Amino acid sequence: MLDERKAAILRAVVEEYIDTAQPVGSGHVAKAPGVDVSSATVRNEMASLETEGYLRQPHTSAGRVPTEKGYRFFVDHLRQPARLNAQSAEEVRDFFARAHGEVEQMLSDTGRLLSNLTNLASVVVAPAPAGAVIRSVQVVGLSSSAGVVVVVQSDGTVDKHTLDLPEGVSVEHLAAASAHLSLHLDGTSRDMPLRVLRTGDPATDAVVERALAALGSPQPIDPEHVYVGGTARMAQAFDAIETVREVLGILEQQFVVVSLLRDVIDRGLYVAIGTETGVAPLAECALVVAPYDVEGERAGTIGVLGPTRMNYPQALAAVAVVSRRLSDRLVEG
Amino acid sequence: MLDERKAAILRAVVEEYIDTAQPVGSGHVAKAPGVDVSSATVRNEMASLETEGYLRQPHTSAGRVPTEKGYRFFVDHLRQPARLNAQSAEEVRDFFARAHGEVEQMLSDTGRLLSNLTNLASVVVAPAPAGAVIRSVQVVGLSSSAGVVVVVQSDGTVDKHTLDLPEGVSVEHLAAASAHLSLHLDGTSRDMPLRVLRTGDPATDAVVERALAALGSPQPIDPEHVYVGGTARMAQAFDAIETVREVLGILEQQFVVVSLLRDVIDRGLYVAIGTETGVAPLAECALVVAPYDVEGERAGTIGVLGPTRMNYPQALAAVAVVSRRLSDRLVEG
DNA sequence: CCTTAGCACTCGGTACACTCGACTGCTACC
DNA sequence: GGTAGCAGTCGAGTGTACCGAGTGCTAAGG
Repeated sequence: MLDERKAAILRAVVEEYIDTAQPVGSGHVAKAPGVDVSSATVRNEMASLETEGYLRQPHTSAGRVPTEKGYRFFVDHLRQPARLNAQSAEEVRDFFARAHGEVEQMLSDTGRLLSNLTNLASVVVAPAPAGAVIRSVQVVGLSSSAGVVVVVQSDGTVDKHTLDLPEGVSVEHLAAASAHLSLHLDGTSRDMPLRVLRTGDPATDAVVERALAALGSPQPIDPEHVYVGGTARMAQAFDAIETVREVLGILEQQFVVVSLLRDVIDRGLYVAIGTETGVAPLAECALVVAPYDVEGERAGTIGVLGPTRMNYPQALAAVAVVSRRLSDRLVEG
Repeated sequence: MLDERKAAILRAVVEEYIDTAQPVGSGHVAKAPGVDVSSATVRNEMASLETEGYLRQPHTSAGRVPTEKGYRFFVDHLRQPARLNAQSAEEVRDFFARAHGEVEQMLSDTGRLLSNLTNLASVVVAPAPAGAVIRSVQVVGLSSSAGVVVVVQSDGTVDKHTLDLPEGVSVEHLAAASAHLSLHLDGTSRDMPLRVLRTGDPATDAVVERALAALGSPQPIDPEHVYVGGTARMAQAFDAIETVREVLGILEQQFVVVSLLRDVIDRGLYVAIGTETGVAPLAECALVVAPYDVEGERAGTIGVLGPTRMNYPQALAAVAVVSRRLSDRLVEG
């Protein structure tokens, strides 16, 4: 554990480095509020912080830069629990006052909001359908041979799958199949294999069978939706183009993003710094995430992604506030 | 119009510049196949090409670089209509052999395919719902006070909107409302304001009314889906981080992307170079786009976006082939 | 004993001079 | 008209000197 003075010095280094992106020297730290000792003393302490692994020197005769461990200490020992500034708070209030429409649209807009607030890339994972239960199944014909089966689930999501229709089905057969499927699948979960008794009418049964096949088959990848935004803003924060490229590559792999955010869902507000993310190309990045609730249940995750020298207090405040407001908003439905 | 020799020289310059990203000098051009004159003659011709606006010199004593006009001439006078190389052709064949599932999924995957083939960013605009016609409307209750109205359209797309249900509606009322809406809206277009006669039953009418309100209201932005991919690959092609940032910014504005690609829908395979795109931040970019058909109708657009010094023959071939195969694929449904 | 002032030292970044090489434009010759 | 050759231009790369920010250490002071 660090004593109060070392902590203050470390804090000053992190804050200045976040601000300037330049290695910070003892002189600047000595001038920082909360550090009331001379630069010489600061130098001694910084040397000590370096051997303890909180700071690092890019080269002799340069200032110090925080290490992962340094950032970690910084976020773990923030003084106040992080508040949004007035203007941002206003923006959030505005957003949720005007927010309307479908959940999907809202999540996507929420990502935009987060990016605006933090100038970082935003990531929003839509609620997993787990727990949702079928409310209605309907088979609709589009042409003589093609149709769609539409499933409405209790959480308001709608799932659709195309299917080939048997030769010469009538509208009545489709209606009968829809009614039959709705009746027998109501209340069951999509996670389970779906099975239904026969109706007795062969033409209707043919439709039912094909509808079930269409519903059953395609679950190869997690169909969870991920909304990524603000990549342009993020690109600004890095100066090495190579880094930008790598991060974009990661963000394009939905699978990686989902598993990254999903691990964290029951940790509450959480920060992953550099290698803590477990993804090598994100070594120079940090991730601030928080779950949001739907109807009181942990549902999805929102977060921001940026360089390790991001403005943590701001990012934490933004993510925390937005996830809370989003949860409130989604409870009313 | 350029004579044959100038055209050959211009072609050589463009090809080498695309390859090396370095200004190309008369010596290299003289060595190029198809140019059988000395470097001195090339120099004379290049000077002439410069005054005519096809080439430009970054500074005295440097090689030449193509201007927009130069690229334009190059793509307008490609020798053969551009063929994919064997490996890429294989990849495309593979993709469409394995392609399956919903249209949305397929469009998104198609973007990935285009990026793989060209190493550029891909843009796919989903079919506009124009022309699609309502096939089925269904109101489903989720809780005592909330529900969704689901619209299935003739092109297989499904639209959903949440609504508040009046107090104390029964399942029967919902079913009656669904049947009534389906019956009276079948065949009408979503572009029109939707109106329906009363059923006579007040409870059912209340549901019908709310469903119509839910369907009518939210069309603030074009709900056309845009799939953007391969941004990481694109980032590699530019060396100025500022450019990457600007292009990412554009790609994040769905509205801009859609209007960019939509203008072009009835032009067939098309290339927009630099300022031809009409979007200032894309001055250093070029766009290769082609429409694709669904059921023989121009529906959406696919394209790739990259630096003006992209590999045009490759990009044209990829976009052309993929749009054709995609059209074929979507005709069967 | 901890803090601090002072000093010698290190080293990255900038400025400058210089060279090298890849070009060009021009001229004279075939 | 095409070409060889030459003088000239200018960016990129290199070596040197210098400046300044910053360090570590030491010795003096509270």
